[in-house]
Amino acid sequence: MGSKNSTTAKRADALRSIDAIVQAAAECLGKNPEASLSEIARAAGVGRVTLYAHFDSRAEVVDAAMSRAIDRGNEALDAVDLTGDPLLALTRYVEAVWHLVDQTRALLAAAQRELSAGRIRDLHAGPAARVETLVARGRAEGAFRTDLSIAWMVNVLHTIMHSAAEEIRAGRLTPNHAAGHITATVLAAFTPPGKPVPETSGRA
Amino acid sequence: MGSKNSTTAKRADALRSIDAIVQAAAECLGKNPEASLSEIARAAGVGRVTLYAHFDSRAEVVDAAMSRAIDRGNEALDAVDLTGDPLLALTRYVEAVWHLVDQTRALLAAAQRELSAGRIRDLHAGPAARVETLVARGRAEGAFRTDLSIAWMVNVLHTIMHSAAEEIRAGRLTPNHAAGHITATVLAAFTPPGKPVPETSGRA
DNA sequence: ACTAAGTCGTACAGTGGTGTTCACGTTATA
DNA sequence: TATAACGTGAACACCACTGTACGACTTAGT
Repeated sequence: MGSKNSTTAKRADALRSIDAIVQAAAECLGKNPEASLSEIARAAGVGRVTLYAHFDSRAEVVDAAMSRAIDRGNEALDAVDLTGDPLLALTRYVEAVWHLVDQTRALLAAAQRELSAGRIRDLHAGPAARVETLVARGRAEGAFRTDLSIAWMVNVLHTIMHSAAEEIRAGRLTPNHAAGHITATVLAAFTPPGKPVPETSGRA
Repeated sequence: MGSKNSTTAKRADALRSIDAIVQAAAECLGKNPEASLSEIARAAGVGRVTLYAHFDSRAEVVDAAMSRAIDRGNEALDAVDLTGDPLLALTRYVEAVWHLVDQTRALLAAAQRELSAGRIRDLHAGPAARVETLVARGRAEGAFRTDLSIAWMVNVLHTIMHSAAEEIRAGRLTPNHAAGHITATVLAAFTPPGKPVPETSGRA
């Protein structure tokens, strides 16, 4: 699989080209999931043939761009403290991640068209695991409801963030209010039945 | 705009062809948003040229299919009682609509590619209005929170239904549990801060 | 039964993307 | 400085879809 792998080491300018292509792919596909390889090559300041010299197919380019985006996301997530009060931890998570979801939104759309569902799932395994453990801990501590599956709750969280990004793009939500709306909604959705929903306006 | 309109009335077999095409378009685009006009014509049991005799462009076909789906949805919604306790009304709404959202999911994707955003918004105006008035009433009666905009809450409801449909397609949710999960999640998300989340297991 | 409307298959032109080949210029690396 | 790797534009074959044109056949409406 992977790009063109030979036994000899790649030259420095080749690595530079590859990097430019992947970066350009992330940008172009981020704006338009149907962006052609010609567009991407042009945006990377590289000939179209050069692109084909490093990637066998369009799918490989998309895969590389998506992997890169996920890696970036993982780095950003490493800086977030997910310990302590689950409600506050979730708030911090949303604050750090929601606009990151926004940026990779269109890129994900491209990936879903070009890559297999299994591959996409694998790519998301890292970020997904973090949220799952956070949700599981919140449930164990009684802060989150247990009458819904963890998978569903994780899905709800990501779906709400995703939709907030679209609402902003449609002009029905301002970026300033996004994080607040998301946390207010998700924390309420996660509250165990019978318990009062938290007041999110007065959070840390 | 519309399809080919002439001063003379259409013949019966022409109307039959048009209907078959629109129906086939809804089915094909429902499975695959990128379905070609050839596929649609074949599925309709009609020659490709005949399709072009009735529709000037691909966009017109998509528009017709989408309009049809929306009309069907509106009919189904007419049968739903949205009066009385807002919580129960919302539950009834979800029960009636969620799998309808499922069916039109891929069709919507096709429409978003081919039609203008304004056109799509117009098509959804009918269904959207129902939910908005329901949410507004729930807020006025103190059943739903008022610290988030109505537009956001309507968006949350539809987003959750949409995502439930995808979870089913991915095999992570069974159709039996879908409505329950959706209502449990949305009713909690709509609960005013400070008030307890309703127990949805013991509903009507 | 006559006519206009409709349908059909085939064929054609145009478009836009994909992936490959070639010959030639450039650059990294040892 | 030699040389292999790399970058390049131009060209080519291929494919799928769109939209149009034509001639022949079938059907609906009066």
